[in-house]
Amino acid sequence: MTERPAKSIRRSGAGRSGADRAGASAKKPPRAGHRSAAPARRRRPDERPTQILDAALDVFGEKGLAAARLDDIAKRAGLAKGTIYLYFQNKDELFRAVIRSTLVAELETAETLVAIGTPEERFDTFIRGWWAVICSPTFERVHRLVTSELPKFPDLARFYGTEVIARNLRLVSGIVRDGIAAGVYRSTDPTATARMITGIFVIHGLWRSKRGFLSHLGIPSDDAMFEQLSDFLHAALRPDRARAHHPPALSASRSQT
Amino acid sequence: MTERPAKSIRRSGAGRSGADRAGASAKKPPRAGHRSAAPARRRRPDERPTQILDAALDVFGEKGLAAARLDDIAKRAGLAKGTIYLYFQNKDELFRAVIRSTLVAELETAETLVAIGTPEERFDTFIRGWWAVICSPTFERVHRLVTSELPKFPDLARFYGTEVIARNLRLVSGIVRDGIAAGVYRSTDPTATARMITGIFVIHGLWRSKRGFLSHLGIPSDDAMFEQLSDFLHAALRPDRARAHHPPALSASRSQT
DNA sequence: GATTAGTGACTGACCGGTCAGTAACTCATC
DNA sequence: GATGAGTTACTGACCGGTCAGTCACTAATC
Repeated sequence: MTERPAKSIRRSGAGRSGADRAGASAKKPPRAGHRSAAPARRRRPDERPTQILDAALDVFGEKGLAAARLDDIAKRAGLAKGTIYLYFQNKDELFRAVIRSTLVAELETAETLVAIGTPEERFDTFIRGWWAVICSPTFERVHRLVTSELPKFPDLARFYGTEVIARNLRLVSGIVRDGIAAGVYRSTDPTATARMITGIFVIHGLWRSKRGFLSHLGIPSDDAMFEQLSDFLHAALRPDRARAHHPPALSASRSQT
Repeated sequence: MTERPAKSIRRSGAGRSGADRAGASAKKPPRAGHRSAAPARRRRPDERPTQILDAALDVFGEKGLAAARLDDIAKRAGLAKGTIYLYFQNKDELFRAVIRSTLVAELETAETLVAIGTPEERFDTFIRGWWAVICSPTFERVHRLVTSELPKFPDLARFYGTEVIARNLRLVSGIVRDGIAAGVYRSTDPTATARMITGIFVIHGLWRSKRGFLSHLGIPSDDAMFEQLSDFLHAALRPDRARAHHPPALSASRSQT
């Protein structure tokens, strides 16, 4: 009936309830001895943020944004709910911080991949490194979170798209372009090809999950899957005719794992 | 403090609140004239289920399961909340019904693909048909819903995995196997190859979204993307050397769009 | 003693689910 | 063709459990 105010989380909102209750001070009697037997609390203000972020990633990952309770996150971090609010403005901001911090970690991993060498070596190093990222326990959780909360956090989605997906696209298309120029890869649109390569990695990362759609079918081992992936991509990239400018050294790098 | 009872939806629960309040009858006075000026309600019991399912898909698709309010779904369907409960047991069941009904529709579309012809013709018909499914407006929404609610609805996830993903895997691997036997495709593990092909389609379906990760980068047209996809897959499948058992007719079917 | 870190009971908005009540329709009877 | 009793479809106020966010207070540290 009455207009509902701006919303926050929950179904999608809970209104900043007591935000304006200001003079509530005298309402309740001071509760006596509210802490019974806590195990000698330590004060570690600089450890708190990561502590909270770790716990939050766990709980968000398990339940999703809406179903995750701040009480649970606090408990998992070994803190009280109020403490979270000393370090993060609200649940939304905490969620953003979780995603950002995780992605930064991933980006740093990815950063180690900027290899030098022939296009084929770089490609090989790249797919190997990225496969490792994708097999990491956080990847699936974060990706699912970002995907499912996408409508509610367009800024995060943009961030993820730009900093993770698009960054990879750029990197891969560069390698492919060089490979084409060197004649070791067939001539294609490097951007489109990068989309194929990136996409195929991401989807297999999602399908890896022990709890995913395909968990009741056989899940191939990560190594076997990588072998197949690598083979498929090399086949898709190899030049149209066997005799290219340079001898195709693909089979060597392909079988080396 | 007190034990929390079994939960339903919401964050993840709301308890069947009034389930046992039984004798509440006399509590409130019968509200007078509770309907002010409704536009002559019509009774169409057989239209209700689809009406509700349509509205529910919209709202779930926009907000996700937890954030979708039954009041919103009811309003969008032009009904009162209570009416939903005449046709569906609760929010969970409504969600299940939405996913099932959508997937059934998708499966029927996919059904039309069981083509006959050479492996290459079948492959071509298949990817073209499936691309159409993937470009349909519901695909992304349903996929996102299933993905994000996966931990809460393992049965649905299984259903989706078996009936949509695995079904496709089987279909594709069959085609690939035949193609290998006929010598038009290079020799690979058909199952793994089917995973690659299926996966690459799914991921591009997800990346198509106007509101997705990549929406701020250029989104290629569906036709252009399909062209690239098709080219990439044909390249990955073509035999290792140009002269195979049969002449590779791939380029013909590839350029026909 | 002053300052800063941390706590958790409490508040209030929220929304799934219920059900007494009302409107629309049906059909037997006049 | 009208009356009204019976049936079914639908409504929406209400209930009660839930949890984000607050703040008066306590504990550690300076």
